[in-house]
This record gives sequence, C-alpha cells and structure tokens, in this order.
Amino acid sequence: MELRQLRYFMVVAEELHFGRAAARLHIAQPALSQQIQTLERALNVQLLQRTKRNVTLTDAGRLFLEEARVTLRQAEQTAYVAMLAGRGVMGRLTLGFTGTALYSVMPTIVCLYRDSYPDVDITLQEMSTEEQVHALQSSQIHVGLLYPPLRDADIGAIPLFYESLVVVLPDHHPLADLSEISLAHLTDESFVLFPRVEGPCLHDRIIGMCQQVGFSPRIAYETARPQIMIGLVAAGMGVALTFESMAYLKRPGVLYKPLCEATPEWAMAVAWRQSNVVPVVQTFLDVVCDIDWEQYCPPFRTKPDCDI
Amino acid sequence: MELRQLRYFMVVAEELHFGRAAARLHIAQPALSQQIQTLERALNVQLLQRTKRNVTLTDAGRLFLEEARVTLRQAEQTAYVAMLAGRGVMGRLTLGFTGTALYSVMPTIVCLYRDSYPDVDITLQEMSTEEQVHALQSSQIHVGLLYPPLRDADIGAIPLFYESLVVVLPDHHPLADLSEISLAHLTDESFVLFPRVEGPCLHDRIIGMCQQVGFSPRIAYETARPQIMIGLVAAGMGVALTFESMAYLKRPGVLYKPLCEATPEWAMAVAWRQSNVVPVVQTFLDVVCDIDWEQYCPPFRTKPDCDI
DNA sequence: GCTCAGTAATAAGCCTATCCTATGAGACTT
DNA sequence: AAGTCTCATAGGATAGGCTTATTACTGAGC
Repeated sequence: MELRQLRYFMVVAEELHFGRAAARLHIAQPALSQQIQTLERALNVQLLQRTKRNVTLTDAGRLFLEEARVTLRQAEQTAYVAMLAGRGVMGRLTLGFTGTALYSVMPTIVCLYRDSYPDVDITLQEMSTEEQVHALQSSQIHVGLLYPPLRDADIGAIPLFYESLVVVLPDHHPLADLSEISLAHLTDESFVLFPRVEGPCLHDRIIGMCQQVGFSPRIAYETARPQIMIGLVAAGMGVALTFESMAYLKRPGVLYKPLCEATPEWAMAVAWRQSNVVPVVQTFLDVVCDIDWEQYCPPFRTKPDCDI
Repeated sequence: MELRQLRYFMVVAEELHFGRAAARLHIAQPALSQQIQTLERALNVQLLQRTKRNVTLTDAGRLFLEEARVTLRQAEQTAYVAMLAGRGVMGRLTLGFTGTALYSVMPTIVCLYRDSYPDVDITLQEMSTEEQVHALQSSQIHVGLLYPPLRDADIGAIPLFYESLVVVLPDHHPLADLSEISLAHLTDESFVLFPRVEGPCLHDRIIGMCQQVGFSPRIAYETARPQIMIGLVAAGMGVALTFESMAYLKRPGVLYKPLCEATPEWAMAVAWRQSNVVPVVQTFLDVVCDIDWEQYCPPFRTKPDCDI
C-alpha cells in the first residue's frame, strides 16, 4: 500500500467515476483502474462495487475511505512538520547563558524569540562562559550568551552590549557610604572572583589593575556563578568584582558600587557553533540581531563607553 | 512523499547507519541512500546529518520521525480496517424485522450477533414483510426477518421457526373465558387484519378458512403493524388474528387465545438479497444459521407442527 | 606516515511498475 | 438497432527503483 494509492482511491470515492477521477488526477483512466485494482489486491478486500454502468463504495470501501483520509491528513502533517522544522519555525532550541545574562538580556531575548517562533520549545541552561564553550563544541547547546573572547575559531560571536565592572560590598562595610569606590580602597580586602580559567583575559586585566594601584588581591573564593558570588559577599566572605548587570539582582545585605577607575568594558555576546547552524539557530540569531537594545531598559550600551 | 520512504527513513533513523538499515530492509545500501535523498529533496528539508563516518538525525529529522511513526501506524490501521470490513468483522449491518419478530427471534439474533461481531454496528428497523422486500431490493437493508413466501427470486430466505395463528380478544369480550376459540364463534365479529398486499397467500388462507365454516369476515381495519393491531383490539375495534409470537406482548386489556381449528403453520425467515452478499451479510447469516433454537425459550418450533 | 577498514555517495545498467493509447465489453438511451 | 457511456484489458513506452561496481573520504592501527 502506498500513499499514491490512497490519494487515487480518495478521488475515485469522491467522484464515483473512474473517468472524472482520472481527469482530476491528471492521469489516464486505465492507469487509475489498475492502481485501484492493485490496492484491492494488496488489501485483499473489495473497496468498490463496479457495474458496467456505475461505481459505488462497498461497506469496506466506506470504512477504508475514512481511515485513508486520516492517513493522508497525517502524512500532510508529517511533511508540514518537517518543513517547519527545516525553516527553524518549529523544534527545540537549547540556550546557555551566564548568571549575569539572567539579569540583563536573556529574558528580553527569550521573550522576543518566543513571540516570533511560538512553536520552538526553548531549553534554558545557566552555564559559565567556559562551560558554554564546551557545550557548544559538543552540541549540548545551540547558542550561548557569554563573555568573549573565545579561542575556538569555529564558534561565532556577536557582541550585544558592553558593561563595566562594579564592586559588590556587604552593606555594613566601612566603604558602604561612598558613592563610588577606588580600587586603592580595596587593598586589604578579601576578594571573591571568578576562576581564571573562566576568562583568563579579563581575569588578568583585573589583577593587572590592582597591581597598578600597588597591591595583589587576596582571592578568598573563586566561583563562576555570580549569584554565589553575591551570596558570599552577603555572608561577609569578602568583596567581589562583577559585571554591572548583576546590580539588577537586589539582594538584601549587599551594595553595588561603581569604580572610580576606568574599568574594562566587557561585551556580552551571543555565540554559536558555525559548523552547526541548524535552522533554529539561524532564526534565533535573526531575532537577536534584530533587537533594538536602545528601547529596552536597563541602559544597555551597544558601544564601549568609558565613563561609568 | 510515499509510505515506502517513511518506512525506509524510520529504519535509518533507528539504525543511524545506512548499511545496517539497508540490510534490515533487504535492499542494497545505495538504493536506500537514494530514497532518503529523494525524500529530503521532496520535503526540501535535511533530515539526516551525514559525516563520512556516521549519521545523526537533525532536529527536523527528529520531529519528522515522530510524525512519520504516527503516519505509518495510521496507514497500518487503514489497511487493518479494510481487512476487518472485508471479512465482515467490522462495519454496519442494517436489519429489517416485522413487529412480531421483535417478540420472538430478533432480540436473540441481535444479541448473539453482537457477541460474535462487536465491531459491527447494527441498525434496526421495524418494517412489514412487504416493506422489507422493497428495502432489500433497494439495498436499504442488508437482511430482514419476515414471513415468506417471497416472489423475488433474487431474495434468499431461510426459515427459522414455525408458528400458528392466535385470536386476539379484548378482555371483556364474551368469549374471554374460553381456553380456545373456534373460528365459528367469530362469525359476527369485526376483524383487524393485515392488508392483503402484505401477504396475499396467508391472507387468502385465512379468508378461505372463514368461508369453510360459513362466513365472510368483516374487516374493520387493516394494518401491517402487529402492535397497532393489538392496540385496536384493546380499544374495542374488533378481534384480530396474528402470529402467536405476539402473545409475548402482554398488553393489559387483551387476551390471546389459540384456535380450535388447525391453522396455517407459518414460517418466520431470515431473508437477504442474493446479489448483495456483502461480508457483513455473510457473517450475519452464519450466526443465524448457527443458532440452536431449541435452547432458547419461548418454544420456537423448527418444524411445522399442527397440534397447537 | 602509511595502509586498511569502514561508510556514504555516485555511476551505470537492468527490471519492474506505472503510465499511455487503443480497444473491448456490457448497459442504458434514443 | 445504433449510439453512447463507462470500466476493464492489452500492449508498448517510460520512469523510477534496485543492483553491482566504484569513488571519496574518515579514522584506526601498525
């Protein structure tokens, strides 16, 4: 049994006339007769009652017709789903994002994407930049929201906006009253920082800045999870340096202070594996690139800007 | 898109290996590669990601696979339904029956048939014998339960059991106390009888019997519906002659009395159109012929029997 | 580093299934 | 009785599907 035969049968059942049915199918009448006969032989059931004068459905034919209609509709659906998925309009997208992205671009991006492609299921996974790079390489995620630079040439990245570093203090800290803080104030503090492997470049810049003002930071704790960082600060384990996006997480017991010094302007980017641009990735990138960040609070700066 | 391609794709998706899949399908590997390519081209979607070393499903392929499975299952169902219908195990059976059959064999037959073929829907329709003959000829019913003889050679009939005539009296009738009634008692009665056209043969036999005992019955009302007959008797419109099966309808206000005279022994039969023995008809006749009437009360007599 | 095994795609030829045209056969109409 | 309508059959052309042989590339092992 083949779909062609079902399609043919359906038309014959509608027309109850081989000639007209054949015309509708753009084939000759004998070809149609043959196909129906083949179908009947394959099923070992008589579907049509032919007299020399007219054609009627048998009881079996009537039941078969109903089922055949369902089958053909389902087959259409099958093709349709493939088409949608092939165009990235349907399917599943797995998105990695840093803890800071959760407080900046991630919600906006996900909302807009879901608006445009409601039939794509999105799986969200918080991961550090380093973890995202691995997950991209092993196709565990389709796209990531992370902090370049990336050392893998196969991973493409488009910067979304730039942000500065802020100092995170417990609210009973002696410096809590200052509106901005100089690195020099932090000489004797314990630091909570992300591990160097998570971003050697930025890590080295930070250490370098400290040494410029004359001290080597004492790192009491390392974590790639900004939420944990904030928690450790709240618990009095030290002060932290993190991206300003985190300031949107208003946790009682901690304060965010800008630095007096010009700090590194670091970009958050959307990243993907260039050798794996499946349709959902393409549509996702389309949506992300289309976003006009100006219109979204908070002030995402699309260009580096040194006077925070 | 054809079912073959879905079948092939399903196996490839399971094996993720063209060679093994081809072996399972008993075709050569290139043929399989071709079919999958044709499918992908037809859908304009990449379903499989091939490297030179291995094969994986794309996102579109995964979704397509799920839908394809449903489609193939539905196609199987389609073929299965046709098979069942072709064997008379499924479908619809339309059964005509006389008002008297409702009180004799019809319920038994219908119950047993439904037990054997639960997937056949049964449509029941009370009709007189004459109506059933027309309905059989025009294929409005598949089979009928009626009283032969039939004048149409295309209609086959198998007698089921024989029954006598009984007299139906209103309960306040002067003859109500007799245990059996002679036709001679009814000389001056008004009669409720079935119309001659409904069974000329039996009708003539009844009139003949009356004339033998010396009167010509005065027919006050004619109806082919036994229930109406009984109703008219209850209303005092006259006395009726009907088949003894009707005695199972215990209507207040009427009494059934056997006749002293030997009455015609008349058969109830199952009838069908011989040029239209579709599968459900065959299975129905099989069931009816298999019934052992002895074991069912009331005492259906399978042979004529003249001492009522 | 080279060879070999493994795997999918491609090429070329064959064969069957599908389609076509022409024709036949039975039924209803005029 | 001839004509028309309709489905089935016959025979030939064609396309699609299958086969074998081969190619192209990858990864593993020596």
